[in-house]
Amino acid sequence: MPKLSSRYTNQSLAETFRLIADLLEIKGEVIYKTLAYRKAADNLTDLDRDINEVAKEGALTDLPGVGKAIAEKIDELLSTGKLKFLDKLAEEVPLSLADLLQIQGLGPKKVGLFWRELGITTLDELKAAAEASKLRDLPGMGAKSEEKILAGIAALARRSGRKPLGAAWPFAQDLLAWLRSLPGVTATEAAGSLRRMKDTVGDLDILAAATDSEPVMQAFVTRADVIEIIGHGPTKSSVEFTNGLRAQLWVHPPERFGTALQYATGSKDHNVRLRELALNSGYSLSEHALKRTADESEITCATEEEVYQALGLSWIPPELREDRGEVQAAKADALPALITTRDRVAELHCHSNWSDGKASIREMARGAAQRGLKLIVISDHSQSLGIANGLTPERLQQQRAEIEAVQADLGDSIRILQGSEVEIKADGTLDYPNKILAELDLVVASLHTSLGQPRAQITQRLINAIQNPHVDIIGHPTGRMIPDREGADLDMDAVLAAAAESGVALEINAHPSRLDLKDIYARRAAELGIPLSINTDAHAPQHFDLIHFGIATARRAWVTPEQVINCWDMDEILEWLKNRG
DNA sequence: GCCGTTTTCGGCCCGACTGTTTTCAGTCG
Repeated sequence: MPKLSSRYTNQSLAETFRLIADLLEIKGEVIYKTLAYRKAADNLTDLDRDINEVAKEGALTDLPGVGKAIAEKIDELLSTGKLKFLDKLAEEVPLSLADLLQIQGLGPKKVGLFWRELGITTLDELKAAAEASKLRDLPGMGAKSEEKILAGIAALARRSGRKPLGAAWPFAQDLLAWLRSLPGVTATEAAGSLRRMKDTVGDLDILAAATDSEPVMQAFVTRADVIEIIGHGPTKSSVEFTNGLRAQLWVHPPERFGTALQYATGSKDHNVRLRELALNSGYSLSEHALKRTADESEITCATEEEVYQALGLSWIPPELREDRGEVQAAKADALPALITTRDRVAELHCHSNWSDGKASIREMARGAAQRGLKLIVISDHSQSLGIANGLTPERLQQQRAEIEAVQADLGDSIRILQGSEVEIKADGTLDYPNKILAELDLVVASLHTSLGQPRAQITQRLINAIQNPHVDIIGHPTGRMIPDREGADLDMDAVLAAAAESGVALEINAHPSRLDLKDIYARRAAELGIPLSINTDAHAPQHFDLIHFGIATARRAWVTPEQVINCWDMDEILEWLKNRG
């Protein structure tokens, strides 16, 4: 439910438009009108600028999917906090009906039917009606549909929306390995938002290639950890697992795996763009094949490369497939040479057991060296973060001695620097005096507390840190936690402008519960020439392996290795630090 | 409701699966 309060954000506007779309759909409005509202909502979600700023410039209709009607509604919401159109709509269609659409298998037609025929407007009323067998007599309904609705209500209580990528990824890898071991399976691949490495994923989309799909599907739906079979057919099945994750499996013949994978990877918008291009080139593109429109003859593609090549494009990395200019770039042969995990040679933000880490400096340094890193910065918490055993200036001195001892011991295998993750305190000052900051090899400044401060205040607080010449990196800039907490209400335009001017680096924190900066902001930062730093924030050596998620976020931001400090030669990194003072 | 290098009007993806039908509507991705 959207808030009707004084200040609207991109997210709350998007929610409002999604609600409008749901209500219009239940009302029975032409489908393309509801699609237009959803499209506008999606674009607002992905917008890398504050909608309030765009509105001030009078540039709302420049946004994709925003025309005259929606621009007027945005303006009205931003200036009055209300929307007459929505108030009127809510009089016709109860707002609570939108909640019912969350139930798997229940769409606007059925919700509208229950409402008109039985006056059902809430989840509780629907549950009661299903339990009293009152739904089965309605047209198109039966006992089985009633059961499905009750199961859907129970499932809704079990699970809460999208899962963090970090939770879905390991399970998906297990699932893929298991599928690969089945007889007759010649290839498997993750698809959907999982393959595009979005920070959260809905259901897992999994693809397998096999000539005979039936045994693969049978094995899939009868896996020991499946608690519910949602669908089961020869090309597509979907299940829910005991861990609360849901997965959808497509099985296609090997010679059609390329089109199938391309289709299932999405995004929807990317695919629309691609099909458009296909039509202009005399093809229609489906998950089964490319078809020449002239004579309906098929071109099957075993690989994605063949699909893109047939359309005159170079292969587009999945992380870019969001319809953010990648198709045009591929057409012009101007796709960026994206960063990969192999490019990373330094970790500039991690913790030891001197603060809240689980491992000693020696264990951290060894773990880093084993993973091929050349440089590691131990950046434990500063004194005011008591809960994390932050270091006093005295303990900082003692830690310096230990770092030097470990360095002497480990020799050339890895370079160890002393840094600190310094609190940006609620009053906007840093947690150590400048004299101490100057003695550290590297300073990461981060927000951890008072994240709910008003926009102007917290923005200025962060800018103070950005402008301190001793600060080298701003750690996890917005402080968001996936999926529970949105980041601080920062004026990102101001933050990025300040960073561009000061030369400070902004972090892409690789921990899957952070991924902060997120892709759209990281992309803008990179475009502004702001150096990026991708760090795992490791609290134990095995956390260094989480770099994968940070790199993926950078790839979604079109980032190349030159734009990321952690990929530079050691001499370049040391030189950069020296010049920052 | 949005959009436009064939269009300012007429499109906007469509195939798979389920449960209810006895040939199809609704939902999903």
